[in-house]
Amino acid sequence: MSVGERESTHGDRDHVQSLERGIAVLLAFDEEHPEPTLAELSRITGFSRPAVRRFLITLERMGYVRGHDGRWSLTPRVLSIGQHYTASHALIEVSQPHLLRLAEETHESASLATLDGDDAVYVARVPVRRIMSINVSVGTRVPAYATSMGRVLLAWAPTPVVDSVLHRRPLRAITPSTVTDPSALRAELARVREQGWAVVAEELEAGLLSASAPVRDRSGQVVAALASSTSVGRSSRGELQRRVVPLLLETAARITAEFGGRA
Amino acid sequence: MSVGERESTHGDRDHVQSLERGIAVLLAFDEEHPEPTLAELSRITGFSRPAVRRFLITLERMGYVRGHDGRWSLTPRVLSIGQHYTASHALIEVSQPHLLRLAEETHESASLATLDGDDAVYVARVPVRRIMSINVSVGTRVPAYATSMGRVLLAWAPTPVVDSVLHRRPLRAITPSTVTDPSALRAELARVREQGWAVVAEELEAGLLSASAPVRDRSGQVVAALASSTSVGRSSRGELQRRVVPLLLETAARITAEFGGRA
DNA sequence: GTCAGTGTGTACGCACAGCGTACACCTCGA
DNA sequence: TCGAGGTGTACGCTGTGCGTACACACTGAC
Repeated sequence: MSVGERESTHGDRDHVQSLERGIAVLLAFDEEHPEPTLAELSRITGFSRPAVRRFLITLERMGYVRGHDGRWSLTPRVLSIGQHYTASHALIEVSQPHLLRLAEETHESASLATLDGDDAVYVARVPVRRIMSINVSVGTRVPAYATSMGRVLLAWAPTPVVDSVLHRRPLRAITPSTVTDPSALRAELARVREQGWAVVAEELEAGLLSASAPVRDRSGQVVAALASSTSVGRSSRGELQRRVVPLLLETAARITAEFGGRA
Repeated sequence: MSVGERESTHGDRDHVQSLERGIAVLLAFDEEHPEPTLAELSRITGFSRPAVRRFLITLERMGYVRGHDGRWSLTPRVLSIGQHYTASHALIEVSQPHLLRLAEETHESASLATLDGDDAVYVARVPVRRIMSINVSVGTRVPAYATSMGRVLLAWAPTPVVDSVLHRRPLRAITPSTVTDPSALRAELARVREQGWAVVAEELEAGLLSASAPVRDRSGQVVAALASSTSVGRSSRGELQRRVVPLLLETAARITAEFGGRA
């Protein structure tokens, strides 16, 4: 036994190298490397070429990857992995029709997000119009501290979670309006908790407006944030507050009721 | 060397057991087992409990899984795996605004799908209304032979692919209207190829109507199918043909032009 | 109280899975 | 013809990953 301190919960013996490496190979496919060659993947991941080849062949047999004259690419089966997350979280399926209705009523994109680490992650979404410069889809991550959904999720999160998000690293001013001061954010979170909803204007991206309300499980714990997003051209902070927030609260309450009932 | 014939392309030596097993553990989470216990996962997968535990700890370290007093669950990070498919296929990002526009013009859900094995897989989607009994999302698979998207994809697919889809197993009549006779389907595919689009009525689900058109890459190969779906209550085969098909063809052409230009 | 049936963690030793090195080959462009 | 890219695969060693076995905690039945 080495003298080194145990950093993590579990010993190194419980780590399965091949699994981690294999997934790393899968994740090496991205925008910059949509159809990499074997050697390219070897360079990206840092694993030997034979090793990468073994992983690729395994993934190919499982249907996640396809090899075509020296180039490899992901198959749509990769998308089915995410389906298992969706399928195992009843809340998401329950929310879908409510998101559709909200989007129809507001003529704006409706989203549901969950907290994961420092980020709010979109887990369901009905897009109506392109509002952000990036293409938002299910799985997209946005920093919690600078979004209405994140604020809602943090407002009711346990203290250690909030602490870690606000203090682990210095918060970056994504736009000139982004609130980055931890104590100012804490005050804002308190306000959100008190009023029961959040509105954030242009803190993630110029021109972007969004409002959010909490969705709870049967025990009353906040498990997700419902949001409606628009742009300064189409709406304003005041109008969001007047027209959208009530709809959000209603919709969130309906989801909460239905989800609490079935969970 | 055994006398047994080599069935697959690659030898067994090139198979990485731990990767396949680890992913199997990840996939063991589903609707029926949203928060399984370690022992439960061991039973589902058939792997020994210590083995499953090692995989879980590895996955937990990677952020895909979370353990909470004896129960395990998937984290939203699982969704990010699918993002790599989306990111590595420029067509999908290119299509998004066109899908939005199509959905707005038709007031119906717009979808983009790709062929994978026997299925059409939704790779991008703008939902407007719940039309199917199942919740359709990105990653959802539907049998190619019984859907307009699948028909389009098969109409321009290489012969061996068509053969395998139509003849590997007897085609099931999903609804009373489903065409299951291979030669009738071949004739239908020829018709689709000739007219340049497909309309399918109530072959996948009663009351479900959909129209589809091909999207091509710069080499002219059909790489995806664009579709608009509605229900018999809101439209008819004739109306689809008259009003929706022209819009589909226009939109598909626009996507093809933009995608061909940038790829 | 005790027993059976859940569940959990972990120690340990063996086997072979997975590793990288090394070599052979192909294709392209200079 | 050479070098620089790519590919596949043989092979032997290492140590990863395997399952068995044991210890323990909690629950409900009787």
